[in-house]
Amino acid sequence: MSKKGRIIYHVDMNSFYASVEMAYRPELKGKPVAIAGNPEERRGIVVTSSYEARAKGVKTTMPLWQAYSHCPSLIVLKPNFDRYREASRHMFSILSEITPYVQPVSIDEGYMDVTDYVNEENPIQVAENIQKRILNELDLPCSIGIAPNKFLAKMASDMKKPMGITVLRKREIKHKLWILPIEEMYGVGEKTADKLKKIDIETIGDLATKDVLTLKNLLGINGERLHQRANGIDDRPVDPDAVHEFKSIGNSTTLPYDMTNQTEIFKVLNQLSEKVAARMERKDVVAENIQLMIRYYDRKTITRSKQLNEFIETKDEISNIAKRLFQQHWNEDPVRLLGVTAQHLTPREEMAKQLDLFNYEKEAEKEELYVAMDQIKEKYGKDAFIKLKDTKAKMSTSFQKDFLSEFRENKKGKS
DNA sequence: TCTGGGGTCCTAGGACCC
DNA sequence: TCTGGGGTCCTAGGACCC
Repeated sequence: MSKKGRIIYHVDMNSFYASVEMAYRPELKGKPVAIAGNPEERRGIVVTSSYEARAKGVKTTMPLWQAYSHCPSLIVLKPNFDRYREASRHMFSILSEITPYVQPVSIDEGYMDVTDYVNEENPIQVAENIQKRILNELDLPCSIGIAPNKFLAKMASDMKKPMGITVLRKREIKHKLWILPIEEMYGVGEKTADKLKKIDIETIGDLATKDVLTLKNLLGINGERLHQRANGIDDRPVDPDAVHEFKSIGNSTTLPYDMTNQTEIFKVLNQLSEKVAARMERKDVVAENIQLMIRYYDRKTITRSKQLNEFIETKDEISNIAKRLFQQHWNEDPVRLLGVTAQHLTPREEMAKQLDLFNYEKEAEKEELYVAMDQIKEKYGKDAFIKLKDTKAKMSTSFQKDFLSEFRENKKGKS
C-alpha cells in the first residue's frame, strides 16, 4: 500500500461518558453533567463533563469541589463502565462494517484506514454516514478527522466538536495546523510545551520550521518525531491487532485515608493482586514481572519491580511479591495510593512453546555436557572422570554454564 | 484542606557478556 | 599492567494520553 494515498479517519466520541449517561437518561440532556471517580468522596475528580458543564468552566481532572464552585447546579454521576464498554463495542462494530482496518486506541476513539474502501470522491459522505449511524443507533455524538495519516487525522478530529467532520489535507497544514498553539499538539504535554516555549516555539508552525538538531538536543528522539509530525509526516500504519498486544495489566487505588498500618496495607495489596490476577485470567496471559507503586501522603511516588525467572498468574503469587517489595522499600511514611501491575506478559499458549524450547535447550546442554565428560574420560582416564563426576552433583548451574562455554570455545578452536 | 486510574513509550545507569 | 565498544537485560523514573 502506498503511503502517499492513504485515507485515515480518526473517530472520536464527544464527552463520551457524559453522552452515554444522557443517552440512558434523556432528561439529563441540556444540563451540566459530570462523571466523577467517586462522587461521595472529596477526592473525586471530573473524568468527563457535558458541554453545558464545560461552558461553566468545568474541566477534566478538576477536583469535584472545584467543579461545584464553578457550577453549583452540576449533576455528578458515578461511572457505569459496563454501559461505556457496551456502547464502545457497538460503536466499533459500526466502524468494522466499513473496513477491517480499525484500530481502537481507547474506549472512545479509534483509527480507520479506509483507503481501499472509499472512493476518491466520497470520503466525507462515508464519514457522515458513520456519524449518523452512531447518532441514530446509540444516540451518541462523535467527531471525525479525515487525513492522509494518523497524526493529522487525530488533529483534525479535534478541530470541530461536537459532531464535526474535518478534512486536513497535506496542503492545508500551513493555515489549519501551523496556526495552533504548541500545547494543542498531540504528543506535547505541559513539560514539553514549557521547554519549547523557552526557545520561542509558540505554535505548531514554529516547531515545524525549527531546525531538527536543536529539537533533538532539547527533547531527544521525541524532538525529531514532533518535528516530523508538525510537518505532516507520520508513517505509522493502522494496526487492527494492536489491541490484543497487552504490555501490562495493573490496578491501583487511592486509599480512603492515608495508611501506616502494614496489616491494613497488605489487605489492600491482596485485593489489588486479586483484581490483577482476575484480569490476567480473562486475557489468558501470564506474567514475569511484578511492579509495586507507592504514593506517599505528599504525592511523592515510587515504583519498585521484580523480574522473575518464572511465569506467574495466581493472586497469591502476585500478592506475595507485591508484599515483599513493599516491605523492602516502604519508608514508613503514610501511604496515599497503592498499585500492583503485572508486566512482561505472555499469552498462555506461547508460554507453553517457550517452556518447550527451554526444556529442549536444557536437554541439548545436558547432551553436550555428557559428550564433554566422555572426552575428559578419554583424555585423562577413568579416575579423573570419577572424581569429576562426584563434583558434578555439587556443580552450580552457573558453573555448568561456564564449563560448557569453555568446552564450546575449545571445540570451536579445534574445528 | 487539589489533583483518579488505566495505560504506552522513552531514558539512563549499572551489570554482564562477547 | 592497560583498557574498547557494542548489545541486552534489569530497574527506576518521567512524560504523555484518555
